[in-house]
Amino acid sequence: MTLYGGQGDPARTLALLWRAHSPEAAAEQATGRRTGRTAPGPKQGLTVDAIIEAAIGLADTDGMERLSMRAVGERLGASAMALYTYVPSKRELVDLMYDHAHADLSHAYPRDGGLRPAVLAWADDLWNCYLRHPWLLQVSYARPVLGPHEQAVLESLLAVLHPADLPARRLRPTVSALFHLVRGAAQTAAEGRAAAAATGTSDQQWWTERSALLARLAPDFAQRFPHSTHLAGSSTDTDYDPVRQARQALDGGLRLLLDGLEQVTG
Amino acid sequence: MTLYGGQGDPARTLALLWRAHSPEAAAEQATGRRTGRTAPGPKQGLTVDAIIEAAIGLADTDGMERLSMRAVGERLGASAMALYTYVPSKRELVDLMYDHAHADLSHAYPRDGGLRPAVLAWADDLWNCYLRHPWLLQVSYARPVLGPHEQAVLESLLAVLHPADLPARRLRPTVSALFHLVRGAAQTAAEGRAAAAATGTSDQQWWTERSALLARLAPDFAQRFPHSTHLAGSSTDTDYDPVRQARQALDGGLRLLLDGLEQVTG
DNA sequence: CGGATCACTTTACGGCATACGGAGATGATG
DNA sequence: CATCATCTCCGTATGCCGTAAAGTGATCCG
Repeated sequence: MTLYGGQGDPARTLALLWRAHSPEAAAEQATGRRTGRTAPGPKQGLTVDAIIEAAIGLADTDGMERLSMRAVGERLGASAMALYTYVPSKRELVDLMYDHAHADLSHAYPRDGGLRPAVLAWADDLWNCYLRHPWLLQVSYARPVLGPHEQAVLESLLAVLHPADLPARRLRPTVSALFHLVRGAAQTAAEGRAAAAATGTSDQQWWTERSALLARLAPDFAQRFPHSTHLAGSSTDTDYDPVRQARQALDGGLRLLLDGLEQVTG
Repeated sequence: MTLYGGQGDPARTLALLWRAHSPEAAAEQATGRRTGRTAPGPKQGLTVDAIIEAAIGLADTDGMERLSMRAVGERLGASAMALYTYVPSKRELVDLMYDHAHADLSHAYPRDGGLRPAVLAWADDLWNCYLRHPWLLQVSYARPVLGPHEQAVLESLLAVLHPADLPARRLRPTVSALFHLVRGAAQTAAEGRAAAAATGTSDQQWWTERSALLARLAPDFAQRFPHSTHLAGSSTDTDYDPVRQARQALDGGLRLLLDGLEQVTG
């Protein structure tokens, strides 16, 4: 299921998200409204960044469903409650993780050679980020709390599309569609990969077992779903790798979209 | 977050999914391997369908995060544990809900008039289903356990695309892209709608507050993200409705894709 | 030094899915 | 009719979860 982010206190979340990027704000944030004095009490033993990175590491290896405040704390040699000094709640932590993971992107896309290779490079960059951090796809992207790295992904896509000089009413759907395609394909890929890893059976094995089962339970399948049956039958039997399949689907979808776009831009 | 389905016992799940559609299999399923005899013990007070419908009703009104076995049981005047006689676990229940909700689709799309109106009608049908059952978008669609109603959605899209006579290597990405577009747009719409309902503030209010906050925390935003700033500034200030916006993005994306498709089909 | 203030821990609460065992209903069998 | 196996459903318990509340001890200011 999708975990919804961006629902904590927006001021606090935004402050944390943009914290490192405007130094005086960060200092102000760290010390509250006291300025020039050091606070009593023990020094902080953790940092927000350490927490974010521990949480991301945990999600990368164990998956989002294993991400708990206790587990993150343990990874840092602290209790679950220790994190609450740094982060208002788990929701905000997920928002911070989400933004931070997008720092992986290179933002280096070919500038000459036209729209197509640049858009493909952007999509590939994002695709790789999603496959590295598949839990990103479990955090809804419709959330409007935007952090700097997330924003940078959009910005670099807009930079790539800029030469096409699309009006806003064209640009907006194009951007949305590109994000949806990459996310959807990456989700299919990540999930197929995870399923294979979880069950231990090979993809081919899994499919043949599944279809044998289905054939027994729904003997009229081929009559009820002739087109689906035909499509399934026409697969390149050599390639059951879900990641490669999803990637082919992505490339094909992008190609269609870019074909359509070129028709608009002339 | 996305809730992953399709991870229970596949045989059991598939049997439940296809149960109603092959009567003798359903009977066999109900009585185990005993045939022709009635079982001792009290009669069952519930049905799988009643449970599925109660669960869907709950998810529709209260959202996926409020869906619990206890709550579903309560809605049926039973305990949480009573459900486990009918359904192996919550995961399977979600799979069943997912499939059942897709029974909403009409599958009636214009047959004459070419590809475009038919594809748009299909997309509209699915979009409406998602907005009626927004929790569907929290269940990953990359799951490979397919039920009859889910399958019918794919089948009717394939029927719509059939006249174009695309080879499989073209058809597959097209189908994926169409699903991704509709799902992505619907998710944006549903989430925007939910956020507005949850916070109580109007969409416009929300946006102005958010951007004021952002302007304070990241005063260099416009310099760092010129394209994003420009795009945000060029919005039709009259229309903050997230559902309508997402729908416009969907229509634009579909248009691009169909333009690209027409180039292929000639 | 005394007290305020902080980071962090321990404990606790209510909620979750669900394993387990018991209670009672029902039909088949003697 | 009595017995018994079998079934549904419930009560309880276990071990998770997020996080509230209260306790502990370090640290700095006066």
